[in-house]
Amino acid sequence: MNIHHWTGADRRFRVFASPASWIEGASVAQLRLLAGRRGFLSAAAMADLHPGHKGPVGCAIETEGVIHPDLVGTDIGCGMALFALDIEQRQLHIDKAFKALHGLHEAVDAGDRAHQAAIAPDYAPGMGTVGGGNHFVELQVLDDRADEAACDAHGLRRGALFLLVHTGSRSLGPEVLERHGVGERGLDLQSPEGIAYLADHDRAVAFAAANRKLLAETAASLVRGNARLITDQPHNFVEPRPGGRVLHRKGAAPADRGLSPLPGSRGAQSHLLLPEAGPGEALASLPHGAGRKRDRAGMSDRAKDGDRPPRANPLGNRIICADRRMAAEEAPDAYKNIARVLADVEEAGLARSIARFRPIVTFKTAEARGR
DNA sequence: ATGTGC
Repeated sequence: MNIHHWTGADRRFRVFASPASWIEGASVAQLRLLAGRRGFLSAAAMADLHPGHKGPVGCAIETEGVIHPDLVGTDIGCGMALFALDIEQRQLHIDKAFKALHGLHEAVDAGDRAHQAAIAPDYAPGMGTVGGGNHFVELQVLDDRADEAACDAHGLRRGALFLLVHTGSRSLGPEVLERHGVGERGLDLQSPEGIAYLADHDRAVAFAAANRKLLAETAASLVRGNARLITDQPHNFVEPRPGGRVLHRKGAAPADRGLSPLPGSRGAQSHLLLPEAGPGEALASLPHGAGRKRDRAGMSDRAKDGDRPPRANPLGNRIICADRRMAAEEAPDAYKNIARVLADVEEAGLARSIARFRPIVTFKTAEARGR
């Protein structure tokens, strides 16, 4: 099988992608630069690998006792949470749901603050907001059950509605990174600085998960339903591992915490992954989505030049995105083919899909801001 | 990514 490329003779970098997957050269170059980081042991990149601001996105990086906050980045705790609704697709009035979801942020503001405080004791500005970039709240329907028994075990019924929430710690993550320094030297895991970063980091991770929960519960109420958590997996975080090691995940979901959503939002289906044992070189990690194939600036320029005619979404879902620049930057064709990413995951034995979901309504922002 | 930069 011609997958699992090593990118160096020293075998400290492995890309879990087949030749059929588009991997930008710049992202592999960023990956290899990680070798110069203090304490670097190895890195595992997934098929959604793409270049990022400070380093590659779509990879896991293990060090010998050194935390690199700048590799985790600003959106500490960003992740994907999947919730089942107690509503069937045939019971849904799509036009009503589309209209109601426009008021998601207002509904959070109007919500019961005591309830919010119970969900998120560390209430902070930004709680209950989706944010920008590739963040979203998406109403989906389960349209294929690849593993009937696994779906039954988790109460995942065909034709039932779900909410997939992608957001993070909002202003808290950037604040934590700023407070603890962004130098490339990193922090020693056992040092007071390392311990202090981890404590603030863990709060941001918890805040982000609470944010996803609050958004899902509010969105559920807007469509007259209740949300039940299926799984919540962060993909920007760091964790101590046995033997004094430190595992960073930058746009990579954990493969050792149960079911993991693989989003293909807006123009593509999403999947629910059941992790498999997989090779140790994968650093217990999975892709966190399709991954960008075009950067944001390029997408924005194309839209301004007017050479990209608006395209209907292949799956016909409705999108709430009043910010035109965001809509251009996050257009479905800015992303890789999710089916190809899934194929790489399954061929490498990292995980398999147990269910597939089709988008119905995607909420990004109801506020017009972009050019 | 960011209670959004030049």
